[in-house]
Amino acid sequence: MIESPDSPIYTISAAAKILGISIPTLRLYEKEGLIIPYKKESNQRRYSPTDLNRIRCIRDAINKDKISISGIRRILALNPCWDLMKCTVEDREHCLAFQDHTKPCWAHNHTTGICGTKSCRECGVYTNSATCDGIKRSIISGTINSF
Amino acid sequence: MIESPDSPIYTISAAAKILGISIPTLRLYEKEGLIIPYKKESNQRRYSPTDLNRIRCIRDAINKDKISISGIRRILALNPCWDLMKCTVEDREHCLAFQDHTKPCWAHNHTTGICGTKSCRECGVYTNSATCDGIKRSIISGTINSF
DNA sequence: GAAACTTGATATTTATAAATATCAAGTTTA
DNA sequence: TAAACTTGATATTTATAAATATCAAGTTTC
Repeated sequence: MIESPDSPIYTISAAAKILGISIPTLRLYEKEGLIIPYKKESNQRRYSPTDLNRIRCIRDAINKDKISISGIRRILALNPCWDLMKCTVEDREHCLAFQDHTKPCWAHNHTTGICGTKSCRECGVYTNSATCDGIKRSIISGTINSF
Repeated sequence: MIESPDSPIYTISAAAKILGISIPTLRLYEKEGLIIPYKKESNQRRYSPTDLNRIRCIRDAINKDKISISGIRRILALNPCWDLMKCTVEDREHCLAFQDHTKPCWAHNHTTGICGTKSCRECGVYTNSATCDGIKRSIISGTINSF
C-alpha cells in the first residue's frame, strides 16, 4: 500500500500546486460530486497520484472540451454500476442510484445492496470513471460481455 | 404518415416561434450535432412535433440543468448504438462511431454496416435519445436484456 | 414578379459557470 | 506555543458559451 499510486499522500495545497489550480477549485469539484478525496479522522483531505490524474481529466473536460460540471456529473451517472456490481433485480428495485440519471451513484445515500457496505472511493464504479472514455468502455463491456 | 407526430410540417420560423427561441439557435443545435431536422430538396429545414419535443429537452438540459452543448453531445455519444443496431464484431471494428466517445454516431460519416444504408433521422439510436434519460434507459436495456 | 420567406456566415450581446480571493475558526507540525 | 497549515462559507472576478442580430443571396408562395 505504501508508495502505491493510490496512497493518499498529498495535502490539498500540495495537490493544488501540482495541478496548477486553487484550493477552492478542488473543494468545488468535490462538492459537485466529481471526486472523493481521502479524508483523515480530522476531516482533512488527502489526494493520491490516482486522484490527481482523475482531476486532470476533469480539467481537460472542462477547459479543453468545454463540458460543464453538470455535464460531467451526468456523464458519470451513466456508468452502469448495476452491471459492474452485479446487482440483483431486488438490489436495483431498491436503489436510488439505479432510478436516477442525474448524478453518479456515489453521490446518493446507499443503504441497501453491496453499496451499503463498500467505500465508494475504493469502488470500481468510481475508479472506472477516472477518464471520460472509461464510461463508454464500461458501457461497451456491459453490453457486449453479458451474454 | 400525414398528421403523425413525425410529419415534418413546421418551417424554421414556425418552430422557432412555437419554442420561443430564435432561428439561429435552431441552426446552432443542428450544427452542434444535437438535432437532425428534415430537409427538403431545396435544402430548407422542416420540423416535426417530435423534433420540437426533442428540442425542448435540449433546452431544459442547457437552461435548467446547466449542461453545455458539448456535454449533451458527449451524453448522446454514450447511446449504445452497436447494441440497438445489433452490430457484428466486424461492424464494430470498422465503425468510427464505435471507436469514438465524443459525438453521437449520426455525427460521423457512416459508410459500413447497417448505418451506411439507414437514414439517421429515422434511426432508433437517434429517436431513442430524444430525452436525456432515454440514454440511460438504452444502457440499462443493453446491459440487462442481453443474456 | 413582388412579398415573405429561406439559406449560411459573421459580429455582437448577455448571461452565467468556473475560478479565485478572502474570511474567522479549527488542526497540524516542529 | 507559535507558525503554517486546514476547514467551510461567502463575495468577487473573469472567461466564455449561448443566444441573438444582421447580412447578401437564394426560395417559396400567391
